[in-house]
Order: sequence, then structure tokens, then C-alpha cells
Amino acid sequence: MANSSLPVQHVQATRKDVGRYAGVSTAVVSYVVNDVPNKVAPATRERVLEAIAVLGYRPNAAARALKLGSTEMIGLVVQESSNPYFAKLAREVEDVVDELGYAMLLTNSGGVLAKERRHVRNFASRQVDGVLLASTLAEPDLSELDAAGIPVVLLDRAHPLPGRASVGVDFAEGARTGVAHLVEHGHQVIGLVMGTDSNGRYDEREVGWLRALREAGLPEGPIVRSDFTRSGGYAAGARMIEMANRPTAIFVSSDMQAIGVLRALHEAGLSVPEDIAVVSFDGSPESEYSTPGLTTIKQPVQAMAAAAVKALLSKDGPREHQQFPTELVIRRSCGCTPEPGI
Amino acid sequence: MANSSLPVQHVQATRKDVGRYAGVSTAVVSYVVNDVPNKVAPATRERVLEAIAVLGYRPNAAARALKLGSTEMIGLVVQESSNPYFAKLAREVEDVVDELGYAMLLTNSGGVLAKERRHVRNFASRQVDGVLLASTLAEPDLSELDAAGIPVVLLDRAHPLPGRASVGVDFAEGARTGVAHLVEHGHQVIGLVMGTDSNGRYDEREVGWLRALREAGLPEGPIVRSDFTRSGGYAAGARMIEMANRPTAIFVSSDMQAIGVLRALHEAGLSVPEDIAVVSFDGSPESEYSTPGLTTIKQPVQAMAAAAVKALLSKDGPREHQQFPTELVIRRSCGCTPEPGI
DNA sequence: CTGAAAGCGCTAACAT
DNA sequence: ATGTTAGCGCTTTCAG
Repeated sequence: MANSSLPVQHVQATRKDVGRYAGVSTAVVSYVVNDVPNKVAPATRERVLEAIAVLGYRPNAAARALKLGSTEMIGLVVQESSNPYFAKLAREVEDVVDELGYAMLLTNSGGVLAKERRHVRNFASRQVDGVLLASTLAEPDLSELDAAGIPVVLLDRAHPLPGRASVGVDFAEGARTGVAHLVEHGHQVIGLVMGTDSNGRYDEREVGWLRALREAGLPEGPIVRSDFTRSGGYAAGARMIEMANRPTAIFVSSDMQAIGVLRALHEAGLSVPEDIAVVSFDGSPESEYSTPGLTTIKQPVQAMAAAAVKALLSKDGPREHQQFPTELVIRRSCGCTPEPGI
Repeated sequence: MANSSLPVQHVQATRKDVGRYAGVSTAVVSYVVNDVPNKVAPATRERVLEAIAVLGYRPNAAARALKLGSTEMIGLVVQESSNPYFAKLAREVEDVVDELGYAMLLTNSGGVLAKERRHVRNFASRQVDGVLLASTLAEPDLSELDAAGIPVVLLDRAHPLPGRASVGVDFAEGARTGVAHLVEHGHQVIGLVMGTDSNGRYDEREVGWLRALREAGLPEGPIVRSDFTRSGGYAAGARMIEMANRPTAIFVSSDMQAIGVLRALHEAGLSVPEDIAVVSFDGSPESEYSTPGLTTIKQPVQAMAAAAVKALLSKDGPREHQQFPTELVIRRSCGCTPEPGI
């Protein structure tokens, strides 16, 4: 049993205490703590290390940050970190920054400009070494960061923003691929479930859907817009099957919405893919376990996270847009009926 | 078009610059920045405010933290932040700390003691004002935090840890309720899908399952242990239906696993709830959209997050365990077949 | 109401 | 190889 008595030793040892205990100056303590090579004699080093252990010394990151101008923290702002897509993104980011000895500050913007700005400002104030911004906004407000000289990289971008580092997939091409796959299955009326208009930006997935239809000489199918949520997808699915020209296939702009669409179709007594086929976008883990499994356009989240962090933290990282390929992951919902194994 | 030219003004203004510009001392700047009442004349205040605006001054949090000994950050360590349950938990925590002007550092332990310890240590070094620890470990290593005088509150605890603040639900009672519900449906053989043994701690959900069985005078059903993941649940489900005494109902220790179980049953051509009924634990959003919808024991995540943060940040917050009630959320998987609406 | 100044814990010249 | 020391930007007494 370890902690029967309460913590007592609230007094944190500083480098000075360590120095005194080991009989050296604070500089030497610094050298051993920071592993500066060829600076301190092995014997001295040992003494210092012991003093550190005995006194339970822990460097004060705030002081270090003040001195060095680097907090070794990065900030990540997403719209909604409980959304599986963003949760995965955040997870991957955390993984790579942790590897680099950095810590991750996470905040949610809810897609609201004012909130996004507030968080970005807050990050700037906290002297983070960089911020990763998964902004909905076409022209996010980066002035605070620029003024503070803090690097940013934009996530989930479809297009380059001049002079900015960003990463993203080709949403249009990904969507086009998905819809083209539906066309190959022989569908003639292919609907679209889209997210609600994100602050005036035209969603590239809609472009891709349209492009695939045009290429196939097919007419525009019905469009329903809803939130990027399960319940949004549910509502959209319900609306979709009420439409005059009910589609035989639907392209859905995110897995989350697709989960809701699936449920709406199921409740209406429609089978997927027999009555209506579905292809969605993102490739999040939950798409694998829905009923039926979702055929989806997968984004390489891990690779993007790694690239984003690298661009953010490397001195003079790329100031361009890095575009990643999507992958068509085939499961049952499109009508391909692969073997049921996972 | 805002940012055609690249950031130039990398020199951050300090309080000194502001003071000089406004013709006051740095102390006065501090007073206005921190809104110290009755300290500065309205006119002066205006001048300072203008100087701040003109120079784009932003307080340096590192310096402030060093001086004050408070970073206004809290650290949260979970096992896997992409797990919907933890993602939701993190989201709720972020919400409440943000409200309080704090920032949240998030890390993943993967349930590995060494990693957990490393992160906790790192948090201590970063001078966070408190850490929230969703530890798997029965006796997490809190010595670093104690030594640094940093408060901790434990999340997801079933039992009090003497002298420690913690929050959690009564896992045993929650599980008992779920299993009892299955008993009411007339099931005689009720299996259990449990998580893999978490570092030697006996999971209370197993206790609850057993208790319900005993109370009903029923024999112990089959037990399968697997990871707390969708694929873990899938494997467990597959194993479960191969067992000699195949159960007619299964209690699953987490929604995530239940999603996998559902899939395994579906692929085996078994209907839920007709052939096998399922009740699970957590009450995460995805449980609502599975096929069929999962009857589940819901944890009040938001309330727990709020209580945890409050206990963490309030001076002399409660050092006890706060236990929250679970709620049986009925959907189709148990056999109650409610109306299909969402 | 405003200013001067000490000091938080650390790093990195520079001196020894 | 080790010590001395000047700040990093901020808060906050204490004097004026």
C-alpha cells in the first residue's frame, strides 16, 4: 500500500537545491539535465543525478519555456472531437507529437468562427510552438498566429491556400471515384447526402459527385443536406426515400451520416444494397462494423497527421498544400457483397 | 484577400513596449490586462488599451505561469482517445475546463503502466494545475503528482481509493440491472463478454452479471474475454456462438465490443434479439445507431466530467469517491422492440 | 493612481 | 570541467 498518508512535500526542489545538495553550480545541473555532452565530469554527473533523485527534482517547464521561447506544445483545433473522424485525427496527431516530446492541447470549435478564433488566440497566448487547424472556414483567421510568429498548418483542406501549409485529400476525386463505382453497379439515379453548407464554402465532394454523373451521362440525382452527424444522416435518409425520383443509390459525404442513412433505410424496410446502395466518405473504423459494412472512400488519416505535424514542426517546413490519395474500400453497402469476414 | 504577403512582425510586443507606447510603467499595463479594479484611471486605461491594440500585444502565458505557479492547464490521460467512450469523456472535459479558462492537454496511455507514468510525469513537469486520470490500474502511480503538489482525480473508478478524489459509476450495479433485464425477458442462459483482464483488477461488471444470475437462481453462463474494441467484440461473439451451452442472451461489457458482437451474430445468420438478445454497457452514441439499436447501461459522462473537473480545480475539492447512477436505456437488442423512431 | 524593483526557475554565454 | 551571471516576461509589494 503506497499512499496511506497524504502528500506533504509540496515544496518543489529547484535546480538551486540540486546544485547545493550535489555541491555544484546551477549551470552544471542544467548541463546534466539537458544531457549536454562533454560538459560535465562523470563523477560530478553521478552526484547530480543522485541529488535529483533524492530531492525528487523535476524541471519547471514554464521557466524553460520562458527562457527558450518554446513550450514544446502544439495546439489542435477541430470542430468536434467526439466525432469519430476527428477523434481519430486527434489520436494520430497525439501519437506523433508525443513521439517528438511535444504535448497536445485540444479544443473544439464547433465550426463556429468566433470560437475558433478564440481558441487560436488562446493558443497564441500560451506560446504553443504551432497550431494544427481543422477549420471549416475557407479563410480562417490566422492573423493572430502570424503576428505571434506561430506556424500553422491547415487540416482537411481540399485546396491550397496561398502561402499556407496544409494537408488534405482530393475530396472531389475521392467522391467521383465512389460515385463512379456506383455507376459501374448500373445505377442510374444516384442521390447525394451532403453536409450542411459550411460557411459558404462549396464542398468538393458535391463537385465529385456531379462530375461522376456527368462522365456517365447520368442526370443529377436528388440532393439532401444535413448535419455531419448520425442523426443528420438519419433525417437525410428519411427525406431521401420520400423524394419523387427516389434514387437506387446514395453517395453520403461522411461515414457518420451514412450510419444514420442506413438506419433510416432499415426502418423503412429497405435493404442495403438490394433496394438502395450506399457509398460514403472517410473510412472511419465504424464503417467496418455497420450493417451492412459501408463501402467508403478512405482518407489516410495517419499519414496526413504525420505530414501535418512534420510540416508544422520542422523549421521552414513546406508552405504548400500536400494532397493525399483516397482509397475506395469495398464492403457490402455498394452491392459488391464480399465475403462477410472482417 | 488578407494574407498575400507572409508574416513579418515576428517580434512579439511585451508589456514593456506597451508601457513605453502608452507612457506608463509595466505595472500599470499589468493592472489593466488583469482587470485589477480601482487601480488605474479610466483615461490611462484607455491609453493602455489602445497601445495593446496597436502593438498587437499578447500576454506571455509562460512568463505568467512561471510567476504565478499556475499554467491554467489540466492534463487528461485516457487509454485510447479514439475509443468513442473516451472521446466523449475528453470532449466533455474540454468543454468544462474551457469554460473555466483552462486548456486541456490530452494523452493516451494505451493502458500501459509505463506510458501512463511517463505522461503523468510529463504533466507534472509542465506544471499543469491538475490531472484527470482514467487509469486502468487499480493502484496508479501518483507519487510524482503528490510530490509536485498537483491534484489528481481518478476517472472511471468503481471503488474509492482512500484519500483520493475519484468519480465513477457503480459498475456492478449497472451490470446487474442490465442482466436482470435480460432475466425478465425470460432468458435462462446468459453469457458474458468481458474485457481482457485489466492489470489484475477484477472487473465489477463481471460481479454484477454474476449477482443478477444468482438472484435469479440461474447458473453461470459462458464467459468470453476480449479486447475493449469492435474487433475484440467480433471475435468474442464468434466464440460465444460456438460454445457448448450457447446462451440465448449476452451481456457485453462495452458498447464498442457489442458492435462487434452484433456483427458476428449477424454473419452467423443469427437475429438479435430473436435468436440471441444483447445488452451492453456505456451508452455511447453509436449504440443508438447499430442494427438493432443496443439496449445499454448508460453512464452519465457529462455529469461525471463536470464533477471531476470541479473536484480537481476547486481548492480543497472533495477527496472522496463520487458515485454516479447508471441508466438502463432500452432499445431493440434486448427484445423490447420499441417503436423504431430515433 | 502610478512607478521601481525583486524574483519566479531556467539557459547559455562568458569567465575561470 | 565548473562557476557566475544576465536576462526571458510577468506579477506584486512597497513607495511615492
